[in-house]
Order: sequence, then structure tokens, then C-alpha cells
Amino acid sequence: MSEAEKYDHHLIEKKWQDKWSQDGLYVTKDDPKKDKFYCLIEFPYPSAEGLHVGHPRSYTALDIVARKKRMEGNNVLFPIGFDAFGLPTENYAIKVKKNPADITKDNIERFRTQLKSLGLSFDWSREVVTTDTEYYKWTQWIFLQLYKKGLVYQSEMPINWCPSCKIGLANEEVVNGKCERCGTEVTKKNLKQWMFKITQYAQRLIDDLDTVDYLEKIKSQQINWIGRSEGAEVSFKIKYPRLAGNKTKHCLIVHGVSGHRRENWFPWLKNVLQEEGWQVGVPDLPATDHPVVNDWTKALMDSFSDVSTIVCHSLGAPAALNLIQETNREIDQLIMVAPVNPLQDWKHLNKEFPHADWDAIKKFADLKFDWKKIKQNVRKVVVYYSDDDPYISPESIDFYKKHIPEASFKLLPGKGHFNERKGIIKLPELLDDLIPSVKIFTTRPDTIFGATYLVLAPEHELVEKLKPEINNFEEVEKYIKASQNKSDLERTDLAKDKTGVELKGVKAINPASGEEIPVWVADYVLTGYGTGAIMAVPAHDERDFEFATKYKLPVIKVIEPIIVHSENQPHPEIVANKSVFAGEGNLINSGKYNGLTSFGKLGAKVKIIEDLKKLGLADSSVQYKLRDWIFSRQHYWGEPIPLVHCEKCGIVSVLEKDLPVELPKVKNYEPTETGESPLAGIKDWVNVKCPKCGGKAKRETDTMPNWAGSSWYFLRYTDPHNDKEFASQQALKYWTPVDLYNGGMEHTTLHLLYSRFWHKALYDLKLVPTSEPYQKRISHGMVLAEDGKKMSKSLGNVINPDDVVKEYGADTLRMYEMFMGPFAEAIPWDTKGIVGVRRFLDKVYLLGLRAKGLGVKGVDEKIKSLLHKTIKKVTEDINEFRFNTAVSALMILVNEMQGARKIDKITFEKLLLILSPFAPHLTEELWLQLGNNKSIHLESWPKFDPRLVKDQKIEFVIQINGKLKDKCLMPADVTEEDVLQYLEQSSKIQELIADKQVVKKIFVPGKLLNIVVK
RNA sequence: GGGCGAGUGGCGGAACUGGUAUACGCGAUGGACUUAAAAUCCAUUGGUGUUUAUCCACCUUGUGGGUUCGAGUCCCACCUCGCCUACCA
Repeated sequence: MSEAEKYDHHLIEKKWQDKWSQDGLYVTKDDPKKDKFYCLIEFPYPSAEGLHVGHPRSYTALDIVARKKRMEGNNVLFPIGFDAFGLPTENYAIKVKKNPADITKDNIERFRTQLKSLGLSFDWSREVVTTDTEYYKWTQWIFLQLYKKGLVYQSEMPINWCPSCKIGLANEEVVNGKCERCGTEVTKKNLKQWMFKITQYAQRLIDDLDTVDYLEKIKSQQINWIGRSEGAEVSFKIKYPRLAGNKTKHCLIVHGVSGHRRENWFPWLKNVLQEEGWQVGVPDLPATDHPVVNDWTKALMDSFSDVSTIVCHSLGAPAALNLIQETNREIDQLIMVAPVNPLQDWKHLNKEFPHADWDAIKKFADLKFDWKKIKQNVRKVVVYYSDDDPYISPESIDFYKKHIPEASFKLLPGKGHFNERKGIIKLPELLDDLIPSVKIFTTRPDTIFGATYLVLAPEHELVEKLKPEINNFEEVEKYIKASQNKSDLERTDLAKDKTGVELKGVKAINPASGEEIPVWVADYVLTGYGTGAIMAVPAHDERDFEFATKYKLPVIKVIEPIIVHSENQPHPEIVANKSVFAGEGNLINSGKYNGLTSFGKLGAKVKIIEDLKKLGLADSSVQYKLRDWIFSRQHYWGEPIPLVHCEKCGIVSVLEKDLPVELPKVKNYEPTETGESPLAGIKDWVNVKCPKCGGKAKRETDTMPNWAGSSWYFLRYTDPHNDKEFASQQALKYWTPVDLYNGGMEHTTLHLLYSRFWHKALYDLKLVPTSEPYQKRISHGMVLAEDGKKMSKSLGNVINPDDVVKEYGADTLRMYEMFMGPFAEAIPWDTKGIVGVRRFLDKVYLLGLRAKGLGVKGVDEKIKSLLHKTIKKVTEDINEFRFNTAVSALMILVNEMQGARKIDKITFEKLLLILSPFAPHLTEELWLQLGNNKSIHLESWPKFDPRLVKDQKIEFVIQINGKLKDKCLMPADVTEEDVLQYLEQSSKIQELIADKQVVKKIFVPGKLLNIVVK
């Protein structure tokens, strides 16, 4: 082939790209008569670097699918847009001191030119850009709908904070625990954040995966990320430490003036405490003889000589204080429920309690409390009060706050005076003070007898609560502070030893065995998951084992592996010899559960929980690793969150008619010192009138994350110019769900999950017709650099697609990207390999030139058959995304056609048709040169003839003991008899089996005959 | 540590439900064309051995076992690499 016979890609490609655009060849109209096919690529982020050689790989692949689908008669939607908000642009803007909006505009322009040079059949008329106000107006509108639905809330959350850049970082900006930009170790900072309740959808996000067609590994990644685990919450009671020794558990309950009603709330407490082995004294005194009088006090102390705890209610409170003062006895804890201020004027209550001795009560006012003395005698004071108590005013509580500031004051809203007539008010909180307990989450309740200690996360609230009981509180506090200051990296570094500290003086009771076990605080237990506390079973959990070994805590084996002797199982001794056995098995050392299996419907897992449930000590529980979605970003370049903080009304939505809340232009994009968004500094933007009351208000200055705009862009494509709705119901009904969605594996957790959640929320609001956004999801492999590493600017190994297009043409680039390897796998780029596909296209071109002179009919049967086989193969390969083998099939056909003696125009045209999705420019050029007057891309996809695909004659294989020994040409439907007959005449085979004994013969129709000899 | 996936020539890779391993492409070698080079075309190209008339034999899909008439493909163990994830009880 000479130079002249090579085609000029510059000329051809530009010509057709312009023509197609002029003719609107790829503009899609909604057409209910045609079957729709919605084919979607992840829209790119228009970075300053421009397109990278990885983009065309997936775009071409889906372009091929889209083109084929069109030829098959579908109405195809194949749109394109840009996901343009986000940090890289903001950072770049700060660096070059330009407006991110201007930078974005330039970048998109560059991307458009590049994308257009590839001959992709996008419908550019539907282009969507997330940073356009017409687009983000609707992102904000949807946010408001979700806000109104109660899916959005505000919460103080620790965010990643770079102390050097003074900036909040998104998770994806933290690389190995360090700031992506400056390399400083990232710490945590508490900031109020807007959150999405994605956890509410956790179960549905798992369940509905059954209704969609995703690659298995994508499904499993989603399921893993959501991380459902079934288990149980079990309460471990804390042993009240001061009672452990010589003291008896003795509680005195002192009621108020309404002594006749004390049964309204005392009995339950009395019962519970008695069940726990406490002695309980409730002075059963007539109301008229209320215990203010010193005589009574003395009598009381005589009869209850060893009281460790006093619970008092209402007027019982000053009485109890008086009691403590007068008797000068040490009390462990004093719990005051709705305590009365003794200085209060009680006259107005005379009528309500006519039987009370008001003369005696009035003496309260005369009491002189010696607060110092009282406080010396009581170790711990707890005060419960309510916000709607008709008898106890806030001033009463202030009285106690003034005199006993050390007490813990607990407001329980809506409890009234804690003595409602209608029923008994139970105060589990109070019980927690008397008999505190730790709730733990476990997936292995069957190992509970092996729980030799408890571990609390450092942030666990019980630590503070047990403060008076902890003998080494200073040490504990130091540990907690230290672990809070640790960076995430340090805290999750598995290589480092686990650390922890024991709460000395505190013991917990194993509810199954009744054993006393120590309680530790350690940061290998996470606050955010489960209950923030675990029972440690060192014999059957690696982490617990490691910790127990370090701190010399007991290890009790309670599960024995079931020994099954089977060749297909790992050897049982290997399992048995491990110090930690985390599998299932039979129970030992577990009291009455010994001998049960750990698993199964009748196993210990179920049985133990059932039994503990009856005692009110356990409950089945399902936990998810998935956390709520932190939706706030303290950055400039994102959609403003359309909320307003009003001094009077609190948080108020921006009115729909006032959307979009536009990003103001500012001079400085640098984040602020405080971690607030740069928007906070723009006074005339921040200060607004409240949409509700018209009063003073401030705008929310946080912006949305990138994931917002990309959660619903595919909906906008269906109706991109609608200014009344985000998309019309009609368009949504016709086009959704997306039939085929391709993207990178790196987006299968975050983007895909967020987007599915967002869509489900819209579905619940009846704003979209389907509960799942994407019917099918596939994923492409990365294009690696020639050295096999990731392409990156810093390594200087990036290949620019523009250079390839310039030198070899878009068709060549497209075909090479398809040919390089399996679509789903990462493949290194090989510039040398490109010439192979270019040579192939040159061959096609040459064949085309020759074909012009050919007759309409007359072709070798062999070529005809191969053509039909190739049509079949290419059709199937595109359906299965096996583009590499489709290309190779096309190459084989072209090689054969080149060497063929006889070939006709129709055969060549069919080749062009099946090649056209891969190389749209060249095939269009040749198609029209051959005298056709309509674009090849408007033609139908050719069908193969099944008769021609089947070979008449086949190469039949003769094996001896499975090894190939001979081949012979046979009719496709050859019988065993015919083959055997052939064998008898074959001297070669006869020789080979001459001195052997033929055991049997295996005949596989249409394939082979295997002779088994000895 | 967990999850998923992959190991096939000098290289990228192919092989449908177990049935001819190495398709297709790159590279390499030799030849044709050319003053020469490029381009193009033709031939060869997994390894070893033997023979050189190119016939033949044996070996070969990370390693070691197993199932089977037959294993790149299925099972078990191990090794290596990649991606995602990370103390989730």
C-alpha cells in the first residue's frame, strides 16, 4: 500500500463531524412509538488538565452500544454534561486568583472541543452543567423537598480539619490521614453540619439491589459499604461498687406531702430494687405526720441504720436533707426527684392537700441547712426535674443549683411532677443511677459466657456517669483526652498496639453467667457503631484476644470447632490450633447451654437471646456501618444550601419563588480561619429578611458537596430546558430508569449509593416514577500508563488523547481503546500498539476503494460464511461488552476479505455496517463513496443467517487419553460409526493403539472422539 | 485484617456451558520492493530435544495436590499482584 492509499483522517473526520452536527443526526426526540434506550456515562469533571486517555475508553464503549441500539431501531438517549462544582477548581482559583466560574467556563469549552473530536454520538442539545443557575436551582429545590420531608437535620460532627491550611476537608481529600494539599496530619474539629438521613434507607438500599442488574462485584461492594449485621443488644449491669464490701444495699425512699399517693411511683422502684437484693425502706407515715420533725427523723435513722442511698420526691427532698444533716451519717447517693424549695410559699396549695399538716410544713422555711456538712456526708447527688412541673418552679431548681452545684441536674421534659394520677411514672434513668448498666452490641451472643471484660469507647457517656465510682478517674480521663487528640490515622493504625485503661472499682455482671468482670475503656472500640460498648470475648475474637493478652485478662474458650473430616475442608487441626477461633461450633463452658451448636434455629445464638429477652436484658438488633451523609461543605464553589437562620423562627426554608440562591461573586475564595465557608464573610449576601416573619435573618453559608448535583443529573437530561419543573413527569415516565449506566469502580460506593438514596427519596415524594435510578450498571477498567502505573501529572506519564487523534485519527483511537483489553479491566497504554488498528483501518479503506468497481453479487462462500459469523460475533460481543474480541473478529474478516479472490459490494457494505459503531467517520466516508445517499448511521443493523453461521464441514479431533493425535475433515453431523470407520483405515491411529488395550471410546458429537487405552 | 478480582509467549491479550491452549494485535527475525530509509507485502515466531528435508517426540496456562476419559477452565492448600476497604464487635 502506498502513502496515497492511506486515508486522510484529518480531512474525513472533521468533515463528517461538522455534517452530523449540522444535520442534528444525534439529536434525540421523545417518541412514544419507539422503544427507548437510555444509555448513560458518568458526566466528567471539567478539570484544568483536560481530557485524559481514560475518558474515551468508556465513552467510546457506550457510544458503540448507543450507535448499535439506534441501528436496531431504538430511540436512544445518550447525553453529556459536566459536573463542575468542587474543590479542584476552587483550589486552582485560589492559586491563580481567578473566579472559579470563569475557570469552569474555559475548562468546559476545552472539554467540549476534545469530546467533539472523538466522534461520539452525544446529543449536545441536552447538555447539562451543574454550575448553571438553571440547573442548581433545581438541585436546591430538591434539597428543600427532602428537607421538608424530614430527611435533613443538623448535627455537631467532627470533620476532618487541616490545622495548617485551616480548612475542613472532605474524606476524599484526606490521603493516608494527611491533607492532600500540604501533607499535614489531619485532625478533627467539631462543626455543625447538615446531614442527610441516608441510614433510614439502609435496608431498602440493600433489598432493592435484587431488582436491578448490576455487576456482582458492584452489588457486593454496596452491600459491604452499608454493612448490615444482625445481632443483639445485651445489658450488663454495673455492680454498685460501694456496696461490694461490708455495706448492705439499703435504700430509703422518702415521699413528699402527698404521702397518700406515694404508691403512684414508689412501688415499681421498690419492687425492682428488691429483686436486685436491696433492702428498701419506705416510711409509711400518715401525711399529717410529715417527717419534718426531728423526733421522727431520729426514729427513722434508728430503724434504717445502714442506709446507703436515699431517693426522695418533692417535699421529701428538704426532709431528706434535714435527715442527713441531723444524723450526720455518710450516704453514697442522694437522688432528688422534683425537689421542693423549702423557702417557697406553700399557702396556695392548702386546698389541694387538705389533709397535710401545713403547720409542720411551714417549718421548712425555718430550717437552717448546713450545706457544707450535708455535702461532706453525701458522695453523689442527682436531681431530676421537669419543665412542666406545676409545683416546682425553675427558681426551686436554681436554689439547689446554687447550694449543691456539684450535683448532676437532669431535665426530663414533659414529666410533670413525676406523680401523675393516671399511672405510675417509671424513671428508668433513675434506675440507671441506682443500678447502672452498659448496653453492648454483639453479633455473637452465643459466646457470652466467654465475655471476660467489657470495653467502652472513650466517648461513652457512662464513664462520666460513673465518675465517683472510678478510683483512678484521673488516669482514665487522661487516656480519654489522649485518644481524642489522636488523629484518625493513629487511632486506626492496626500495626500499633491496642491501648486501654481499666475503670478501677467498677465491675459489671455478666448476665448469663453472673460472673463479675472488669470494665475497660479503650479506643479500639468505636463510638459511632453499635452502642459504643462491647463485651470482649478474647477466646473468639482476634482484637479482644490481642488486648487481653497485653493486659493479662482471662481467656475462656466457649466454642469448640466442629471437626468434620472432609477433603474439601481446611484441615480441622489448623483451625483447632489457632489461639483464637472466630468460627461457629459447639458450646462448652457455658452452663446449661453446653453442647448446643452456636448457630441454627435451635442454636445458642437464638436460645441465649430468647432467655435474656425474658429477663429484659437483651433485644435483637440490626446495625449498619453506613453513617448519615454529611452534606455540608465549608467551601465556596458549591450550591448554596437554601436555608435561612432567623433570630425568631429558627431555621426557615428559602421560598421556592426565590430560588435559585445564587452564589455571589467574591474577591476571596480562601476559607476562613474558623472553618466557616468564605461565603460567611459577605455581609450583604448573608444578611437577609426571614421569609416567614420578615425579621432579621442570616443565610446558611455552607454549600453542598459535589455529590448533590451528580445525584440527579440523569433526570435533568430527560427534559433539560424545563423552567417549571426539574423535569416533566411525562419525560421522566418515558425515559427513566436509565437502561445502561457505566462508570468507574471508584464511584460504586459513594456516588452510586448517594444517587440511589436521593432517587428513592424522590420516589417516596412521588416526584419520579421508579424507585431505582439505574437498571443496569457496568464498570470500566482504568487506562494505566505505559509503565503499568496510574497516569498522573506528577509522574509525567499522562497520554493526551489530542495527540493520538492528531497523529492517527479518532477512529484509530476509538478502536485501539476498545482493542487493548477486556473493558472491565485495567490495561496499560501502549503507544506502539496503536499502529495495528490504524493498519487495519487502512486495509478497510483500500478494500473500499476496490469495492467501488465491484459487482453487486458474487462472493466466495467461505467469505460469505465468515461474514455472517462475524455479524453474529460482533452483535453478541457488543451486547456483552466484549469490545476487544469484537475488534479482533472484524480484523479476521478483513484479513480474509483482503486475500479473497471473489468479493462483492454487498458483502463489503455489511462489513461497513458492523464496523460503523467503532469507526463512524471512515465507514461514513466509504458508505457514501459507494454511492449510498443517506448516512450509514441511519441504516439498520445487519442480521446474520443462522444457516451460514453453521459450518458444513468441521475439523474432527481424534484424541488418545485426552491428547490430540489426529484431525480429519468431517461433515458437521458425523456419527460415531463414521468416525470409527475412518479410524480403522487410519494407519497412524492403528499404529498408536496397536499394542495397547482399548478401554473405552468417548464420542462428543461435532467435536471429538477420545480413545482411552491402557 | 476483611471483601472482590487476576496470574496464559518478549509484550497487550484470546479460548462459549470442562473438549484442538497461545486467536487478534504489537514486537522480533528473514525475504521482496527501494540508490537508501520509511511505508507496504510475504514467511517464521511458546519451550526443549532429536533430526535437518521442517517430519517427529516430549513439555508448557503462578506452585503443589485432587476430581475426570479429558482441566487454563471445577475442588483444596499455598505463593504473587491489583483494586476497594479498614479495629464495624
